[in-house]
Amino acid sequence: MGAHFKSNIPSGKKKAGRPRRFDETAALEAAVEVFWAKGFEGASLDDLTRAMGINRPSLYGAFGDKYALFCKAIAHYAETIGKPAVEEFHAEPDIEKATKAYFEKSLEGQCRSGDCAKGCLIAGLVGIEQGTMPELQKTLAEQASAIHKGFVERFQQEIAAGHLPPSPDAPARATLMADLMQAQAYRARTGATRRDLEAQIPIRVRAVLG
Amino acid sequence: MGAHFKSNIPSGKKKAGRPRRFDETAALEAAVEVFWAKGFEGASLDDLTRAMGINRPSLYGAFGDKYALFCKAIAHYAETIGKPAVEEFHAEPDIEKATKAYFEKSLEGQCRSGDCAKGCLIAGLVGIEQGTMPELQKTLAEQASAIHKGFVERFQQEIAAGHLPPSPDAPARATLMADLMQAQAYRARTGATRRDLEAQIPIRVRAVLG
DNA sequence: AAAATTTCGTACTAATCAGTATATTTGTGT
DNA sequence: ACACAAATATACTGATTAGTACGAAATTTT
Repeated sequence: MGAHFKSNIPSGKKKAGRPRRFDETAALEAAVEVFWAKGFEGASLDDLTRAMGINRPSLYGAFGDKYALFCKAIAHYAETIGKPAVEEFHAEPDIEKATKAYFEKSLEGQCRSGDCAKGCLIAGLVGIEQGTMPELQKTLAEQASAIHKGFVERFQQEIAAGHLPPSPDAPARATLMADLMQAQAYRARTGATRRDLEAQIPIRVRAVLG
Repeated sequence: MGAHFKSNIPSGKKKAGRPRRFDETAALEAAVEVFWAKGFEGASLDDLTRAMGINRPSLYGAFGDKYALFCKAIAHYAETIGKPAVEEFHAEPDIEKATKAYFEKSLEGQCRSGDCAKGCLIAGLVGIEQGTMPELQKTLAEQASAIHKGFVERFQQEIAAGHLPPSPDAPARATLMADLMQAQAYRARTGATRRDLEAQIPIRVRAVLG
């Protein structure tokens, strides 16, 4: 998993040839930054190749066309930025700490160097390009659904164990948590500082657990 | 206010000439739909002129360039779709009914014909084009701030009157309400049906008032 | 009715877009 | 050392982009 690229370890160790002179992961992360800042349509191939430090044919050879690169960038973002927050939530036994950790870890991913908040790549982009790339949208919807399901199960356990009141019920809490994370990303994107958003975390935690 | 167009009632009733053969408001609303569906960069002038039923020079004569049209479309959207929800909130004396009405009226604006939810134009777009149009972003931030301030004042009154517990405090409630409206718009954009979102309104109301 | 003035319709322009053809470089396998 | 294969760099392609020039059409004012 993770090595579903085009010309990366195709099937057994095959032929020789000139070795690649750039790191695929580093290039992909550079592409993430560009898409994050400019969106799909707003990111030109000149922008991308410049940021990735490679030229056009190398990009096409390694990643396919612009849309394929975008999909891989989204997947890489979800794996490296989005997933850790969800994992942290599930790893923490205490539900209050887990919820707090979820927002904190998400915020970490929503901020870059220092105070500069940038929001969530997926939350910021998907709404826009919707309709023009239905498969990607479907994939992301499935991922969101799986994450939501995990949240529901966790809250069900906590309610059953008596750690949380039965109302709001588990699906309602899961929805609230996802919604407030999305809202945090939105605020990060639209100018809120990291300090602002950290201060709001207790409010969000209380809304989910109260 | 509202008549800050370019060639619309410039200054007194001036000269003669061939009359305009399209309705400016109708054309602007058609432009809103296109931007709503495709975003700023994704909406080409061909898309726009086709939907608006006018040709290029008429568009430029009436609205200015693409960016000016976009700004006017955003302003028109805020006035006709966004504002009514806020007004309904402030008009309803009972805070529970007011909060519920805010989400309901917002949802109404986030849905179009029948079940087809489309989200919020502003929430969906601004994050993306950010940086490329700083003035528009600033204007919208100011508007959001003014709305937030109105929410805070209302919640302060309700807390002072003993209709709500003092914690969470008024700013926290205002932030929660705005965030959950934004989240509702996001869900509307990413596939949730109107029925789904209506069912979630009590959860949101409780999160704000609880 | 004629002049003045504004809009409208067609067609154009220069720039930019994603994607590719071609040729050169750089390595591996024998 | 030689042949082969993959990646590189440059430069190109056709399509699409936002914006405009120009002449014809449609009104009001004189």
